[in-house]
Amino acid sequence: MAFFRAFSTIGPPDHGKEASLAGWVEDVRNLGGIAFLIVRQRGGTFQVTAKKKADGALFNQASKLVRESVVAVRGTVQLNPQVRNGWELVATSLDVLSPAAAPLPLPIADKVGAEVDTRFDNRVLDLRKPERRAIFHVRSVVAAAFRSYLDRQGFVEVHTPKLAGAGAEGGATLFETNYFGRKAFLSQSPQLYKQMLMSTGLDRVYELAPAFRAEPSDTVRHVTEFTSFDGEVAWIERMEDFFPFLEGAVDAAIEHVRTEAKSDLELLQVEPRRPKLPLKRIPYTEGLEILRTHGRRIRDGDDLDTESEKILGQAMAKDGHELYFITEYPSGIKPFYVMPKAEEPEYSHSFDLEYKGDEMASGGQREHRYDHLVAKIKEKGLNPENFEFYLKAFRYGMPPHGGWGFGVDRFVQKLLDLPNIREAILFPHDRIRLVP
RNA sequence: GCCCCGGUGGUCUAGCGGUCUAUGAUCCCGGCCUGUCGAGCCGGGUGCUCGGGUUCGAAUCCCGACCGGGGCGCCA
Repeated sequence: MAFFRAFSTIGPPDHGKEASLAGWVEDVRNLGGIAFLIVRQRGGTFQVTAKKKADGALFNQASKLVRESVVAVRGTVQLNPQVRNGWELVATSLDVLSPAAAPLPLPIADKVGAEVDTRFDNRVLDLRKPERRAIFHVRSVVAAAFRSYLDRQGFVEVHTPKLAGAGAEGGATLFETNYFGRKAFLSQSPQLYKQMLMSTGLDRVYELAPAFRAEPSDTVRHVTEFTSFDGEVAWIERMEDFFPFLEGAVDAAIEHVRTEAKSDLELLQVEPRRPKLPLKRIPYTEGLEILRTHGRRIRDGDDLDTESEKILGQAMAKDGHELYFITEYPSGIKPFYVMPKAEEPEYSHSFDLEYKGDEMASGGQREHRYDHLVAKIKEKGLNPENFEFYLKAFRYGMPPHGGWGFGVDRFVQKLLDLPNIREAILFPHDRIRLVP
């Protein structure tokens, strides 16, 4: 015997036979002469029945169980059309493998709810609810789909350092840590490393990894620690060359979720729609026009504020576009590594990928010309000396390249219409929450 | 960081100056019940975030701290 059996493997050959099953006691119903245990496993629940007449001691033991205790039950599998699964386990012995303390800090099978904060304080109990775990089945399918899609396109999955001596954009949004007496930072993005790889011959890479931002943001779509799906592609002639990889990966994720996570989607009562490829692309200046017709005036050169982003999202949704690119942002609001447009350098070869009015990804073609890059670093008020390790990659032959950074947690949030990004993260960390 | 709102048994709530030795549900404990599956019925249990203040009297009003929720900024 290697594992306790999953209740879902119980079938006709087991009927009338002995079986040993384990799980969490979700509910105890003592009817006086007969008691029922509802025992939960990963895939659902099954019923254990104990009769006083048959075994008084066992009946008492079963009736006194504390909910959520882990038990192993040996008994006879008995067909019974009255029971939900069509069978029940008529107990002959019962072992408490791990008792639960009472009362529970969080209701699980109760009729009352719990506040988000209480839930995250007791996240493991919260995750015992199937609809919570369903989110993470979906998330797993999403990650697997990203990988398999890009693997087929000749991408290499890479793992870049998460502990760094300098930040990606040199900003103040880095978490500082002590590195044997020296200053070090938690990576806020694999940006510089993945670009450096473009000069090596690893010309199509992606990474699924944590990123850390010390921004004191307090919204339903920000956390301090999130999972970033980054891609970088070399030998492009224009930014749009790598769009198919990103939109293809996103489409693949939605398609895989629709086919491989059907029961989870049912539990969560959502039906994500597949987009039509290629995705709609709206240049920034056109976006401003659309916003103007909706009575919102954004000064050319300014970033879109949250309200505008939402309005634009609604306008696009009306035309059937849940997912779309906003392209050619002003150079001024983009980081130093962005490639300006040759004919009008005040705009750039950059984009944001929007999903249901929220930003999922941003990226673009990168500046691969050494002199231009150094000039841009200075222009942004940064010191090129701090980027020497990065600039080195551009000094000895760097192919034209571009890529994206994509928020996995945010994507799962929007995909499943979750009210808060924290719902898409097992143990979310934000400005105030660091435990668990 | 700024703006709004809020903190009542383990959990979720009602109450918003005296009628509160605080409501209801859930939960927990005890009892009854042999087919429950939101089990039912009876009895019991646990609470006003903290510190100041106003008042004859504060869960209730005011101030502060701490904690939380929503929005904005920023971004994935």
